[in-house]
Amino acid sequence: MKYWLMKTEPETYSFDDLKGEKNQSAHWDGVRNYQARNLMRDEMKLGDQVLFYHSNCKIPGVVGVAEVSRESYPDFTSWDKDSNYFDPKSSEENPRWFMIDVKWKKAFHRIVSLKELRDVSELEGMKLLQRGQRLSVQPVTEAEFNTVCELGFHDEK
DNA sequence: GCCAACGTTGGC
DNA sequence: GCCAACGTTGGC
Repeated sequence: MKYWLMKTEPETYSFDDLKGEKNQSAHWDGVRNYQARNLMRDEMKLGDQVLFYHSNCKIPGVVGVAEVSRESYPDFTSWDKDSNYFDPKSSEENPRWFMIDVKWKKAFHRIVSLKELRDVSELEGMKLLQRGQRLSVQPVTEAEFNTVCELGFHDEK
């Protein structure tokens, strides 16, 4: 099993939004970055665990755990002319973009903020914390995943 | 809202 | 294939 971190802007789509979906599961459309696409298309497998990260908000940080509930398939918003994510170079015959489904699993007891993550020495190597790191889908190690979860399920800071 | 750090695009 | 210009991300 592999471990991932996925970013989203809560004003656009939040962890609670995911929880409110039918089956608490949703397709992760709109990723238009080749590195992130390749990870989703080639690496993310059913049951992989996902740290759910809220970005571009008051307190950026990890808010809970989700898991991969469907493996890679074409992102159909890429050939929908009315979609914000429309890409004229993508078609049904030759899709350029791919997505997966994620399923809500468990909310942390408290948000584990970016600020707090930076203070944990075990997490120094975490991709999220590297300078200039902007990938919206990124791998995390099992140790990093477990460390973040321990923080999130621990009521006190 | 600012802006640093990226990724992408397109002329050459 | 280089690289300047432009667009985007995302913390602050």
